[in-house]
Amino acid sequence: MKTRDKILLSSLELFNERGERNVTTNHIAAHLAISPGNLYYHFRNKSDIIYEIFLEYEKLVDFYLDIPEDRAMTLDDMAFYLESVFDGLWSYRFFHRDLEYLLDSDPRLRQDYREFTNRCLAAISRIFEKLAEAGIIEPQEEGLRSAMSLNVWLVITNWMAFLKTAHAAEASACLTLTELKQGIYQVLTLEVPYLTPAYRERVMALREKYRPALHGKCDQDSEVCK
Amino acid sequence: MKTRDKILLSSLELFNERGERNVTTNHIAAHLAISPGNLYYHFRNKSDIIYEIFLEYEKLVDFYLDIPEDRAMTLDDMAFYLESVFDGLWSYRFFHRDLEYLLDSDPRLRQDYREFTNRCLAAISRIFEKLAEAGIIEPQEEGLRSAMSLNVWLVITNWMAFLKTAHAAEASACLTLTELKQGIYQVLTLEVPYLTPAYRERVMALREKYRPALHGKCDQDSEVCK
DNA sequence: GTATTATTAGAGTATATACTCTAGTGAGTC
DNA sequence: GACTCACTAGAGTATATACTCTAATAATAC
Repeated sequence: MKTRDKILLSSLELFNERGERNVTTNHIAAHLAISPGNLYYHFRNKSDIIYEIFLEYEKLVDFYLDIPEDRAMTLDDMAFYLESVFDGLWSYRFFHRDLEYLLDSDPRLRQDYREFTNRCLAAISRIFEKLAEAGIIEPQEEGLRSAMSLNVWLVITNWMAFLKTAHAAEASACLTLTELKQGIYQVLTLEVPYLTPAYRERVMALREKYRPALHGKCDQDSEVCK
Repeated sequence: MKTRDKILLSSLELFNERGERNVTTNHIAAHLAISPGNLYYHFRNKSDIIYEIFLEYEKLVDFYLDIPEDRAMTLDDMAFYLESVFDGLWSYRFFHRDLEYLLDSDPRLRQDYREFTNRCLAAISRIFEKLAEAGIIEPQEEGLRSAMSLNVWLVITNWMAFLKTAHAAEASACLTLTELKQGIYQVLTLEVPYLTPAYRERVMALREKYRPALHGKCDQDSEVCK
């Protein structure tokens, strides 16, 4: 594997684990057992590393949210979108944590992220539209649909932050993909009042699968705990 | 005014304006034209300053969310809660921006914030309950109500972050209280499907008052722009 | 082989950051 | 006037951070 790619990979790993703010270029170099000079041969600065990681993230989500227009949407499709988006969120979870700071320090990133957000919002809105066409939810007028989509976006992108702040553990690193996916429960909660009688029970059953457990926050299930 | 209070006030101002991450204790001292030594006479460290500011914030919100149990809830009450909460969010807007980092660096803050969150969630849930009692929204079972409350909390606490990242301007400082209060539109969107026929129109009218304008993001209306 | 280019090490630098230490000052008390 | 004590100035420190520079080595092209 090329040094350049190793830097990207290690950076992502360290950022996710400790937060971008707590990871310096020297840390990244040390973690890879290469010199800082070497790192700066491949990247002009820390922002460049972050920007490239964002491009990967963007590509991944854009790929997930590519909605086929040649057929109707199914419940399985919806479940797949939700699962995929939360998987992406998990893999690049450092990103939303320091988002504001990152956007302030890199105009390219600000611009790109803005467009990315708009694409995602459009995709969510389109999903709602197709869910209505498929008779899964009641159809809504455009204004309500876009406000709902924005709420879905807010819940999705900030569920992780909520979990971390709600955790009692001193280190917020202790989090599992399973817990993260309880965000799906929250997203489906938004849909509940709009479900058609025909699909109501099936969606409620799907939602139930993601219901947060009452106990056992941080157990052997974890992938990040240490 | 006492130096100690001036430090708290200036810190809050600078944090709100530039973000906690971009404000050092030296900046604060310089801004007040006092020596760093003086600042450290009054506060052991930066975390202590932040913690005290949080205590003020907490007190403010707890005061706002004190729900009178001796009478029914009105629409005006609900509007007041929303306005108040967003006012508080505005006055201490630096806080949610770097929340995760702040909680990671101060266990007291983590613990207190956790309890604060739970009180807020309980208050939101209680508001829903009383809205149902007053016939403004349809009553819901406890499980749905608490999931809804959590969504409301997510939308409220992260609306600001969304606005900042959606802004095209390079500095995310450019934001107005008016824009922030469009978050109320988003929160009321969550209630829309639960409204009773009796109140539907009145709530929709209230909601309309906060509808985001399509144009003119950053104009003379602004209090932070510079 | 030789020339060129890509890659790497590692010491070094300028700046910043949180915080400390010492030496006071000035207002009140006896 | 001596004493106390809350308060303040300002120089100073240890460490960190992002990043640079030079020189060397490995890979590739001709």
